[in-house]
Amino acid sequence: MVLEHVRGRWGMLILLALQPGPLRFFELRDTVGGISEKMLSQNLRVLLRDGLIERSVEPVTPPRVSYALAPLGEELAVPLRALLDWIALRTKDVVAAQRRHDEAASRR
Amino acid sequence: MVLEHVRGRWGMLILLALQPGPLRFFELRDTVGGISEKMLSQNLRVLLRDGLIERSVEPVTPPRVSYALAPLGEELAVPLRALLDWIALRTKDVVAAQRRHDEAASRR
DNA sequence: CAGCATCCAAAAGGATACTG
DNA sequence: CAGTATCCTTTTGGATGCTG
Repeated sequence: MVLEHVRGRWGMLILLALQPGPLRFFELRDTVGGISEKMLSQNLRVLLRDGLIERSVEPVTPPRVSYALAPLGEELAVPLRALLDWIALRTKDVVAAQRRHDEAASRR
Repeated sequence: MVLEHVRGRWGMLILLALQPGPLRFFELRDTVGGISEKMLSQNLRVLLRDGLIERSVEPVTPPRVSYALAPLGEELAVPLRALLDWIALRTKDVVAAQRRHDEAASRR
């Protein structure tokens, strides 16, 4: 299912990393941050298969491989971005709620 | 992290199930569909702690427990809904892309 | 009804080493 | 550079049985 692909730990982060423009493999690895090469290539393959991203190779040595959002991926990036923006905006409120919750619990 | 809570297999489905209005435990279980009671109560606890939902108990026997979106959860439900709507709308295109991809692969 | 506890299986993810 | 392959750990989820 599409949701699962985007919902994995890395899928949506990869798509959003590509939103500003195409990136090469190692740039993507560094931009996303904390992702292993295995996970990166594994996720790239499913996103590719889903038609959300595109892969292009310049035939030089060493090969120069770039990934970019496909039209479908650009569309998807919009609601994804909205979600991430909300989280960035509201995380402090959530953390405050967690603290209130934990303090209420420790008083018992 | 907030993203992880919403990104789990069930978090966002629970929030969206509550969007139309409060539900009791078993209603939530049936509305979400396919979730075990363990996973439901586990997820409810983290969403509660995050301040995204609220829990209320009517003191009758047997107890009548309802869950509802908190203000923070109502806010979050908006981008979440947009994401799910996009998926519902575009899944057929993704599936078509997968088929094209798989056929291209099998020709090799 | 609304859960918690336990045990188990499966999937996701990470570290490391290697290749064209 | 752009990956694969292998092995291992962690996380996630499901089934079942029990309780106030």
